[in-house]
Amino acid sequence: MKPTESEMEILQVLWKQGPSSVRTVFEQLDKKDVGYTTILKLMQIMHEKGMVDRDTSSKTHIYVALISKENTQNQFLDKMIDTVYNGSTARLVMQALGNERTSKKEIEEIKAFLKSLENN
Amino acid sequence: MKPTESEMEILQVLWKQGPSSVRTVFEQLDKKDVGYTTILKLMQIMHEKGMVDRDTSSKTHIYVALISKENTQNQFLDKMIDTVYNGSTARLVMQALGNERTSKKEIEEIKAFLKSLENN
DNA sequence: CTTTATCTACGAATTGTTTCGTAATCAAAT
DNA sequence: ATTTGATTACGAAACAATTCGTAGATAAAG
Repeated sequence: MKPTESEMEILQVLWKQGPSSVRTVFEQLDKKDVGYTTILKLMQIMHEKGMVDRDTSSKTHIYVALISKENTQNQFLDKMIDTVYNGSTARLVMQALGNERTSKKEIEEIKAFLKSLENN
Repeated sequence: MKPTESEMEILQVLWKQGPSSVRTVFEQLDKKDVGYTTILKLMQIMHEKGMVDRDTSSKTHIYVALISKENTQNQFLDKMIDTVYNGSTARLVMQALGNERTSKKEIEEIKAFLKSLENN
């Protein structure tokens, strides 16, 4: 089950912060152009879908991500490689590296990673 | 303006084949679980949105992509890096490379690409 | 105890996407 | 000319995602 765009933004906060109230998720989201109850509703829907669990023992419910960051990211990645890059991982990677956004430091990280791949 | 999932599938065909009729796009799409008029309608909407142009001089209209493959892919990539990878290109790339899907040949391509980046 | 603030629940409106049925048009074949 | 087949146009239904208003519950502050 693939999270929607908005759900993904909420998951990012939950993954980074750990268990959180709706309020703190709302505050982390710079997406302040939407109301509090919108985020609340979204998180309730995510609960219905089984993406998050929640502790309702106190008035303020605490939500926690049930799906893993790695799995979810991979899911998006695979879909993207298929529908946007026609199945070619290499093309995606090279276009990502061609981006101006990628710093020297990141390039070095990637090279190191490739070396470590070789050694296995 | 970001193409939807279905629009992306159609664009893939137009990019690969060049100018095409609705019929040939429909046939290329293994997405045969939807009807012909569905694809027709989607392509008409894409025309309204300005994603494609069309030649209506003969009965069978010929559609051509107006947005470039590179730009569109980059758009998706940027969005993905932001919403799924919290802005880190390196993490996306490393996860992509960690995939089993990536062949030795592709890895070599990427190494070569990194070298060519260095020389500029 | 009463007021105030915060929270949840829930329904409903809105918006966007996908789907297809039907009618009209056109061209080719009979 | 008439039929047949392929095409476009168009409206509308079905579905999904997003948004928010309002009501009711609960806790904290006065």
